[in-house]
Amino acid sequence: MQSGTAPPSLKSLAAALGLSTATVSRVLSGQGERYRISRVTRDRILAQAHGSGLVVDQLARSLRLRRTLTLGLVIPDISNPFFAQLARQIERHARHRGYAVFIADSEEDAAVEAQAVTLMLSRQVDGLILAPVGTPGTGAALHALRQRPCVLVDRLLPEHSLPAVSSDHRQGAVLAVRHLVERGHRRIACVQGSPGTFANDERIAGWRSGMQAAALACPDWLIRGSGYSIEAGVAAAHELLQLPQRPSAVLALGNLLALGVLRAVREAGVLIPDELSLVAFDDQLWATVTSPPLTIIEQPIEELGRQVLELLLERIAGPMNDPPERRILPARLIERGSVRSLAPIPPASCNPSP
Amino acid sequence: MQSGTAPPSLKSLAAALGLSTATVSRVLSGQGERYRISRVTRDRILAQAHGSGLVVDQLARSLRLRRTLTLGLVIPDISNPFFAQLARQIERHARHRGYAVFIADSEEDAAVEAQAVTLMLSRQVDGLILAPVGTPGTGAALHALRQRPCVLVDRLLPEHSLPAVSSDHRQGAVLAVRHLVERGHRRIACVQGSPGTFANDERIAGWRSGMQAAALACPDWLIRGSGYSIEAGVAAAHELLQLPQRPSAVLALGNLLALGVLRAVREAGVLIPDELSLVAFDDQLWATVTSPPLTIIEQPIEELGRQVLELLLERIAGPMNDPPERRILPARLIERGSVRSLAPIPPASCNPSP
DNA sequence: TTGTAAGCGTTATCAC
DNA sequence: GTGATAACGCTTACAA
Repeated sequence: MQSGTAPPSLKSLAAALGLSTATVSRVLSGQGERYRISRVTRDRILAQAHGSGLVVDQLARSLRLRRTLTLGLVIPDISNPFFAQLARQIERHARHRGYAVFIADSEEDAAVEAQAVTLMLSRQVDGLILAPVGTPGTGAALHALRQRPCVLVDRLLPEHSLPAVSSDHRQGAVLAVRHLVERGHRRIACVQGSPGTFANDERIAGWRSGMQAAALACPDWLIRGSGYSIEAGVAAAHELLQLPQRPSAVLALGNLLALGVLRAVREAGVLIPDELSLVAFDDQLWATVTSPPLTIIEQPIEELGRQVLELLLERIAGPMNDPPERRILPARLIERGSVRSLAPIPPASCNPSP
Repeated sequence: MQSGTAPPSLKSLAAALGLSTATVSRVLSGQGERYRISRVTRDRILAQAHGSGLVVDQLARSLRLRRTLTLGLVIPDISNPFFAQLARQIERHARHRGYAVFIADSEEDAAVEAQAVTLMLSRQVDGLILAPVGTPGTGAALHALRQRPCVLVDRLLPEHSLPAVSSDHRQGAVLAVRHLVERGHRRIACVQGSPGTFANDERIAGWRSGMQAAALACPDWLIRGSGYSIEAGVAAAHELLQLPQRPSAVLALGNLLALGVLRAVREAGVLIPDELSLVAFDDQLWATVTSPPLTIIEQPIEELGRQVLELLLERIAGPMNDPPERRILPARLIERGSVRSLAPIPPASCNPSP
């Protein structure tokens, strides 16, 4: 047995220095002052620790402390740019606070989601951030979610009453509709994502509300699509283009759906914005280089990330019992080139006064 | 003291059943057969476990087993679609094999990267997947990387001789140049990412090799840009457009750079492909809806993810000493609409036979 | 100012 | 077939 190559550990370090593990632990965990460890031993320990490249085992530490400094993040699709950007913000803030973060992709599948949550819970994460699949009746994760602090993001779960952060999907849709109405559009269609899902339904509600505010009809046949994929967007757009009463504008409720609409429109030889106007949810880097550049509803992703982490850390620190807080952040419209003005400024000049 | 609400644990379950923790552990870890636990106790334990929703504490388990079933993934920018898609694949495969994965965004910063690696190492990950920042001389993570299995992806570190998986950046660039040359282009410029970085330099090397194969000059002034951001792409493209000897084609070495080129070209009122041809690295969902759709070099992201995980699990299972394996996967060119043919098919029809 | 020892929740070794 | 019990590497009363 070669004893020279013991894996660096607090214990081995103590042995090498002829000190007790207690003393070493106290210094390494920054409690040297509190325990009045002498300057010299403190320095000896620190020097040796750096020299040997010692990294204290957080596993053992966590077991003892009942706290892992670890968070879990479960999102429906990492490769969706919206969620990718969100994940980036969350991880960055978490790292700055000393937390490591587990990530999982639920693939928009409630079973996978439940499995991922369990996996993280078993690793004793201190808290969980969840952008739930959220198809109704998906309470599989329910039992688990009560055990540890958990904050929802983007999509709320009406049934669960958990704290949550999301952008104001409804107001965003209202903004879009108003923008279109002001430019003379009357028949405004929706290409939706997953019906039954919080964000989607809120956006639909916003569309309804915006239409009604303009005294416009909002029949169900103006709503098409199901699922947040490009293909779904293509299909929905094709349906809309073939309508006898073709809409003059389309509101796409997701960035992938917008891509689908663009693709369908190109296939059909329809021109944007000349023959069809388009407003889409979620700003993307590519939204300025499509032709035309897309007018979009932007969600404050950075702020969403910041606040959801803040809220989670609050829940971890404080009591979990207080009424679940919900933070709704405003969306805003960014005007680019995909909307045509049908009714130009009231043609006063063409209307000779009597 | 209320003893009724003990947190569900292997121990509490054993107590409730009047069994020893040993027995319960054996059953719960699937070793019931091996230890010849009787059918009845086995069933009793399983039933109780499911009933109480017990999730065994992987923390304690890992401490004992010296194995966490946890991996670490460090990438330079989660919101870059290439890395987002890669992360998705890796996480998915890891999950299927029972591994949880830590993610971190190194922000293209070697110090952040080192910090993230340490964070994960301290959590005793079984292995690490790293897309290193890779600016030369970035050996900060070095000491750590020898301690645990680690596989590089996308960018190799010549200095470190670690196992790695990446696409064939060089061959991809050769493909692009050949495609352009075949269509009559002679002055082909490069908009590069971070010089000194593996992927970037390989692509530049491929460009050189392709140019030389066609007996074309490849002066340094045809290479512009530094950094993988859109802004860098815009700046580089502007420089190229103002050149007295303006190139007829541009090779963008990253998807964000391609966006930058598109933006710059639009600002300058230059038409693609009529006045400038463009080939870009990395396929993206939006690459078909730009105008024109982009001709691109596609990396096999799914396969990269699959193989890097496979390689890592091999290293975890087997000995770490064998020579570090490197897998280089071929890239391919997808032709769309951003390249113009300068030399049309030999005009035989206009060339009346004698 | 430092050491001793119990314990975090699990698994493996040895008994019976 | 099952149960004691000693680790795993760390923290923290309690002693000294």
